[in-house]
Amino acid sequence: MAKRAKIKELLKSTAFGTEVTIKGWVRTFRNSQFIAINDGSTISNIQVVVDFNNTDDALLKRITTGAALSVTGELVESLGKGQTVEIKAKQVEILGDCDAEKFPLQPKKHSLEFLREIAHLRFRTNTFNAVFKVRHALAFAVHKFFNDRGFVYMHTPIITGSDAEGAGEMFRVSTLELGNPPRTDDGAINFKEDFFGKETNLTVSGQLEAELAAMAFGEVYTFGPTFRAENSNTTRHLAEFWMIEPEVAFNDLVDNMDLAEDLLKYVIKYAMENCAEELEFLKTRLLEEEKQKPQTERSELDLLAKLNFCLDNEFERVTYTEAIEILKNSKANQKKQFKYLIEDWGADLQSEHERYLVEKHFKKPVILTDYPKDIKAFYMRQNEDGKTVRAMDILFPGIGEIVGGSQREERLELLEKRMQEMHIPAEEMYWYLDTRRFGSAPHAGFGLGFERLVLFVTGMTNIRDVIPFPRTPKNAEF
RNA sequence: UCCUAAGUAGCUCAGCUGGUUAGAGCAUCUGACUGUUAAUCAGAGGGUCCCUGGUUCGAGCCCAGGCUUGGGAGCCA
Repeated sequence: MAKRAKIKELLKSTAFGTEVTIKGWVRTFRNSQFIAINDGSTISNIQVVVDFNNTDDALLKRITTGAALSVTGELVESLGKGQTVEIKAKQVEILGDCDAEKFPLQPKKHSLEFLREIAHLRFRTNTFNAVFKVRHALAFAVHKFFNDRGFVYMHTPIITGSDAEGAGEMFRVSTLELGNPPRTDDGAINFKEDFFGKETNLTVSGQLEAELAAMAFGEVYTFGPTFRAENSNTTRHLAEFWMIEPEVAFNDLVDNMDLAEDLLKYVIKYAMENCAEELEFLKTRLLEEEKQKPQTERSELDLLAKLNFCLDNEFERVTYTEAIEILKNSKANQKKQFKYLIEDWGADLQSEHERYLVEKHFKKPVILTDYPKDIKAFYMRQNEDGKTVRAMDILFPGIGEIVGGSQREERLELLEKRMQEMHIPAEEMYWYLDTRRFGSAPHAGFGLGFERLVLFVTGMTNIRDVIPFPRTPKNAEF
């Protein structure tokens, strides 16, 4: 038997008359005659034509949606209309049966909610084939972008002993017996007897460790899983997600913004060039979905137009203070359409405000900078005004914050003072502060939420549909 | 965690003012047909009406509590 050919290649082939073998899964079987087979190499199926008059009835019955097949036959020009190429089957072998009464995927449209419940099977749908191909392309592009620019990929620890990262609630890592942990004399749990001899958690960020490496390699990035034990139930939060965190020595906030904008544009462009077929499918899917919505809620641009628009335009860069002025003077604020009205400088922006800036006012990605220090993390570089820090958030339409970063505070005294004010235990963080003690240098970095990027590029609207097996409150299935 | 909507056949949904045997489309099965594109046509099977309790002569429908899911908010990437 011939070597297995990929359907993706055969669909482009004109080598009519040659014998080929394909292996894949049945999508539909029409008319006891036409099998649509998909092998995952492309979103498209190839049509296999069976001569049902000369094929065993028992075999025909086993060709059901979902069954795994090996087909050998002649590649021919299609007589039918929907395709140019098809395979005239000589031999059909059932590799794995699929009980049609029990298999949940039917040749029809399923809701994303239902598919989420069968996440182990949803890979076999066109939508998820496209989504995870795009996800792969974006991940590859991230590595290519940084590698081409001389960045070093750092693997920062997943298990962390520091609880001072301040980025949210953490998942405890322990081998102690839950019901009967060892205790100290005063009754507290004795973590000295735990596996690591101290309290440990899953990481909420690789940033602090990345900063250490940046102080030697100059340019580093991390790309790994990140964990937040927040009880967040939204379309853009996960308890386990992937984050990209570059950190660059000698960069200031403007360099940082340039890097983030270059990265985003590069990976989007890469996906468009390498996943044209998938994105075209997702564009159509989105248009179909939006037909259900009222006119006013539909997007002005289709998926591809939106991505192109993002590539063709500079991200709008405004300071927090300017943003507050825009919001304060907005019709929405004056007509009291915001749930939270903008009155004073210093308040954190609600998502309705971010959406207004991105979707109504600027109508493109926005980089907000120089936030009040009181609503930002301790490690951000303090501005001369004494009120703001060199922070930057990149806001994307439909997604909200996709990047959060800053120029870091490299001045030891100022950093220590800020840690004291914010009750960060400096002693435990000696290793972090050492970078400021020994050859400190200006540096900057940011965190890019990978799933949020995939959301934006695929046009999907729920983050649970862009990661294979989402972990969210009350759900760790599969 | 808060606000809000929902949970009825494998899937998507309908189910009137509380009233007899809970319906439709698709899927599945059986048969017919055979160049179909989620094939078509005919027929059949398929229900813990989310769970627990309550009100009532009677609950899919009303009430209370719980669970799960969608959407929004907060936290953030």
